[in-house]
Amino acid sequence: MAHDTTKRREALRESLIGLAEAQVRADGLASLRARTLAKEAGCAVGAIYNVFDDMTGLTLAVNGRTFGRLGKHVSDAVAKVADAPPTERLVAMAIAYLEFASANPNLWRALFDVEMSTDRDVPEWYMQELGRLFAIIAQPLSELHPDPEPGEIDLMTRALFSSVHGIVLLGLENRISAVPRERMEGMIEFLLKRATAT
Amino acid sequence: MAHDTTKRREALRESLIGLAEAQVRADGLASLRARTLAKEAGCAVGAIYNVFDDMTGLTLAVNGRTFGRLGKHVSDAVAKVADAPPTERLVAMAIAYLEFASANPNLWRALFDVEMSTDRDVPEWYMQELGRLFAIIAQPLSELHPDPEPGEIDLMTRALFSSVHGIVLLGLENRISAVPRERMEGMIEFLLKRATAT
DNA sequence: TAGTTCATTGAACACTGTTCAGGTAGGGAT
DNA sequence: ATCCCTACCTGAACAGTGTTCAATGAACTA
Repeated sequence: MAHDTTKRREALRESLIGLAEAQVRADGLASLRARTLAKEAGCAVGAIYNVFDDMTGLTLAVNGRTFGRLGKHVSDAVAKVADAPPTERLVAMAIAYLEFASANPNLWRALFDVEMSTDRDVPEWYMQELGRLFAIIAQPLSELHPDPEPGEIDLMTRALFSSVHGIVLLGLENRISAVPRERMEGMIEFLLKRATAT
Repeated sequence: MAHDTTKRREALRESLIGLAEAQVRADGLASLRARTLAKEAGCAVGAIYNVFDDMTGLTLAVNGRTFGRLGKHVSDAVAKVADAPPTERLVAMAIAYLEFASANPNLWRALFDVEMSTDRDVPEWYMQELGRLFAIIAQPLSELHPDPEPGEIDLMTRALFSSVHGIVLLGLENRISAVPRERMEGMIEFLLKRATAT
């Protein structure tokens, strides 16, 4: 029956995503193997391709989950200080971003390491999720600048997100120069307070 | 003769680096193939391994050249405005960094995409070159803060470099959201002026 | 029960980076 | 001139990878 097949496939799909996620979390995106995954899931290698276009498709599915959790983590953090001044809310968000990346380094890196260079389009949920994240950041900025020039808020949003991302990225890259956690928080606070000072 | 062999190897080494660099520049690090490279160099695949430990070693050699050119580009840029105020010099450096990354996206990305996770140590020249870059950045910052607390200059240096790096990284990542060049310069100027305002 | 449809399988394919037994070339001794 | 010996270079072979598709088998229909 068609419906039964659909359900079984959906179950396999979820199973594969979960197993792949565990693998990426433990040993990084580069350690993901089609054969190993199939063995763990108790299916044939070919079955993966009945459910995903290719391994990149599977990786995108894992990233979808990660992105969701990241968004929730940041949202929750800012919700806890909803009544604080805008700058403090920005700092809370950035620290939450650092926390998530630090707690899930391999999953977080996979968000950016997946290769989408070839024909494949960026998934729609990717842009949506990113838009949601940017909207959260833009809110405090709008409060700080009630009468912005056109595009100013968007520019600041991107600039601040990119900056915090850069600090987290190079900070966690221990091969270049391991930076202690509290110093990273210090950098982020310093930067955001300066950048948003009136 | 031993000397002759050494010279031939050195020539092959240089040739391989040059060819690999051209390949990375044109199509990115991921497009580098041992067999293709050997064919282009007119040698056997095994010959590559007489000269480099492995393909990562070759990539590191390419990155060494790139890093050198990047450093020179940034140094030259700041030298041209040596008499300008510290903040302007910082902006000039950051814009130069953006220029280089924008003009050599694939070579620039290769600097960070090479996988060094496994045993291999970070080459000594890597840390040296990075230290040199940081020193150039630290100079204007020291002028802005004549009496810094211990480690303050270092913290700011890392924070500002990481921030600019993040802006350039995500800005050039057109798959996420292509940002026009002049807006990226705007972001960098905005950020550095705010961060270094007295 | 026989026939038809269609999802699943896993061996085979094309492609990696890397190795190492063997052929080759060149200098020195007899 | 001949032989040897050393050291270098070669490229077929190896151990992997992601991906495909003819063949299997199960399930549903008449």
